[in-house]
Amino acid sequence: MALRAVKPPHETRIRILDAAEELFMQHGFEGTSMRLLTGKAGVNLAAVNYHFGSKHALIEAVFRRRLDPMNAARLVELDKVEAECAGPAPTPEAVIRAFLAPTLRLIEDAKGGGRNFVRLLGRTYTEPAKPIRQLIGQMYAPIMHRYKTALERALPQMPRDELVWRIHFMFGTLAYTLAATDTVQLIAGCKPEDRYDARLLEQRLTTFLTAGLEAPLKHSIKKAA
Amino acid sequence: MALRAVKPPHETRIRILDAAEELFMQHGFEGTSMRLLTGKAGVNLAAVNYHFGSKHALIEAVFRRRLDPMNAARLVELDKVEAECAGPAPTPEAVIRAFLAPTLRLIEDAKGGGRNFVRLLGRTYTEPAKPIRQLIGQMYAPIMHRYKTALERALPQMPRDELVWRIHFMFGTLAYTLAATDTVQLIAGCKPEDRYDARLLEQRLTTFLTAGLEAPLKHSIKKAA
DNA sequence: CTAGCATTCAAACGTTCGTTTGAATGGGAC
DNA sequence: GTCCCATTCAAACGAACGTTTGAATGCTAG
Repeated sequence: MALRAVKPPHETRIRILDAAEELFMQHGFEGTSMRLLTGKAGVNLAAVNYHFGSKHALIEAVFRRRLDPMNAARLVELDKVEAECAGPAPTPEAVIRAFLAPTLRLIEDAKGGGRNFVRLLGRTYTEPAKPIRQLIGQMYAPIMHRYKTALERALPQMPRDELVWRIHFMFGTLAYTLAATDTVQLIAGCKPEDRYDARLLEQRLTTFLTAGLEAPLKHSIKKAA
Repeated sequence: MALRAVKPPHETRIRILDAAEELFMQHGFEGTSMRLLTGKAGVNLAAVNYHFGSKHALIEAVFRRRLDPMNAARLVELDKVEAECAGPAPTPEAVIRAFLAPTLRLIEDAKGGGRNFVRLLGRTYTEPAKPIRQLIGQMYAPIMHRYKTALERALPQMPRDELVWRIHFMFGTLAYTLAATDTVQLIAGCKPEDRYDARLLEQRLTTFLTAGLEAPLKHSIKKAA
């Protein structure tokens, strides 16, 4: 505190956002009280309502700070992949890597709150509260459409409804992998350092998801009710 | 109400459990107040504390009622598969089907609360509150070990740490598929009746997960840090 | 009919929640 | 110095929370 040269532009806002990111991840939205949050941030209790307006607006701000840049990066990655590809469309694996990369880059941001945010995000996909799910949904809507059409072109022989489900499965695998902390250690003793080696995780996820997305259809599907 | 012949053994308990199953699924644990819960169940506010002791004990009871039979059924299914298989070990697909079957059977239980419970369960895998995750974790521990060894025998060439991760991915896909309600409709207009056709869902999940679990390793994994 | 017991009930308990208030603070413009 | 405005602060607000209490209820056994 001795050598503070310039005053940061919105230090209080940032301290609140950082504390919220960590506490929402640890205890959920309803489980995190404003008193606990402002205490951890080292700011006054009224600061959240002064700077953000309400608790719900703070939640929204927490997501906007990270999610908007992340999804913008996803579009950039997809542009890059589509520009570089040799054939008429990029491979499924290339599209998957483009989708995963921005998220995994956040994981590597250890001292920044990126890792906290990613775990929070994974949890929020299945958040019970409807307004929060709607918020996430509308933030994802634009990239959802682009990646869906990219995968349709990458897998032209795949029926549309089957592809929709496989994208859904892909989302689930990613969300759960980011959110869950205990289950891997439950299945087998797994070193925490290993958990978030982003390179290794990217390779494992890509292999698993590509194989699942490209899996050939069984005939028995057609005889559905 | 006119023709009630015999009095059910613990009607109030059951009404509470059913209401809790639905409301916990809709609003989460902290988002469901005792007043809302007892109101929906049509019982007195004090009934929960009288019959279960506390809100947390009610949560535990909600899971025990369904999860213990479900995981017992998973062991039976695995026994059956291992007894019937021709070779030294069942195929990965057979093991996966044994794992999925009890869950998907619950989904088909429409008028019973099975469908509500399954969605609740999917959400709870990523529940922020630690005691609840521990509860789920200890309920899963016994079947986890059996299925892990079954898959190790089904995929003897797969490195152990890689397999642990793929089981983790498998869990994630299932949990998210059960929990998420909006995302599929976000990706593409998807009829709700189609969502829970358990047969179709089982086929799609099995195809996706089997391909992911059996995916060949890439060499580049070995050069990890 | 009566005594006993499990259950139900309305009311209240103390605590914690998100939010609001109005005064205090402190740095820049004139 | 003096005003101004953004920000911080301690204190309090009413509402909602999980839980407890003690009386009322209704069935069952003797």
